[in-house]
Amino acid sequence: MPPTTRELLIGAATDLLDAGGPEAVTLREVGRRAGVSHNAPYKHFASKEALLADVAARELSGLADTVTGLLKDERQGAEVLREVLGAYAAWALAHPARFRLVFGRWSTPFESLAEAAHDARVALTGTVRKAQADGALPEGDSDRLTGLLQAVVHGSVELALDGHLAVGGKWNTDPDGVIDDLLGYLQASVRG
Amino acid sequence: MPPTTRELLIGAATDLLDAGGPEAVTLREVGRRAGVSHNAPYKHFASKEALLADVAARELSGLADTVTGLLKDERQGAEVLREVLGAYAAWALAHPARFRLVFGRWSTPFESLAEAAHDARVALTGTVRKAQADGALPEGDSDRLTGLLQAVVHGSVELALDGHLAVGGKWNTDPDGVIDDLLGYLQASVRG
DNA sequence: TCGTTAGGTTGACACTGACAACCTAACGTG
DNA sequence: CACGTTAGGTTGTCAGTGTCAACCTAACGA
Repeated sequence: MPPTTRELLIGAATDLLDAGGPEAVTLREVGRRAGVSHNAPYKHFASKEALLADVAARELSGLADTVTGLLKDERQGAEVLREVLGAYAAWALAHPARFRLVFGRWSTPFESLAEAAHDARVALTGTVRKAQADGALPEGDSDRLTGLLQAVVHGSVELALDGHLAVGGKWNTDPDGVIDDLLGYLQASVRG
Repeated sequence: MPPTTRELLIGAATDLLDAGGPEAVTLREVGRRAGVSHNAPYKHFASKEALLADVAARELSGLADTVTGLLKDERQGAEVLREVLGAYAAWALAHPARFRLVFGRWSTPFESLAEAAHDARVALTGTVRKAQADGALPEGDSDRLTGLLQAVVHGSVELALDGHLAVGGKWNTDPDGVIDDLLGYLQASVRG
């Protein structure tokens, strides 16, 4: 089955986003790359933002799938958690523009994006619960704890993308280091 | 002394940013509000981005001043640290667009912005060192630890602005809660 | 006295997101 | 089978944008 025009449009938008950031994504260039006219995108998306929302949703559900897959592993909770958080950070660092798009400012709630965000959240909370059950994380409200962990990954990535957070740089650490440090402190507080 | 045109332009840009986000800031409207023509901004700034960089720099050095002021307090390190991190989060939550502008994507390094970022970083590290000296934080590389703390504040604010992080919401916590939790875990790992 | 210049103006340009009107091939149904 | 409906495409147009170019003018230092 050849790709639908809609898929071609989403793909072209993603390529442009990766290559030149959000301001490089113009509906006209997206149409050109998909081999259609400058107005064809409006037959598939209500606005430029709606197209970008679908790009973001596709990206986020890919991440959710990755996490869900890792969660089914037989390994220890601590190990899986470390890998999940690392995968989150690695994805964001590999695709900065996509990451910033997903967590950027939306003028309106988009259903597809909200759905993907929900899936990702469920998978992440599941990972945290498993780690708690294995004694790798402190007990207590797993939602709160997940919030803390996501905040740390999210923030460290953002700072790294700004150039603030890099080994040998200003803070002499990077997202992986920050994650390791946090997990270490959390484990120490379990034992203490 | 009446405000210079340059100051009027920066003020108008800040107002527009607060009111309608980054896409609401147009050089033409900025000029209009400052009482000058649509091209006058180019006599003061090389580009739209350069104007925004000055807005961001002004904002960030305000934050750095606040932190530096708090740092001179006579109070305990733990208390000062908590207040500094809280002030960071409160500023970001009160002015989401400014926060995202400051830590957004810049196509070029801007000197004024880099300077302000340096000041803020120095002040933040000083706060962490003071708290370490008072035994409120684990010992060790204070730069790394500062990175972790800034990441957590930064990330929790970003998630909160997305609507993901709110009391009663999905993670059932907010930036203040996340900060409190982290500081609690860190203190527990000191004692342990 | 008179170049220089800082700070302002108007006018233009290409490009953007969005809208309107139109075309056409495919399809379900009487 | 004829035929309204519609999904998916087209071209043309519009106001608004950032930016460049040319021009003006008042203040100032030599």
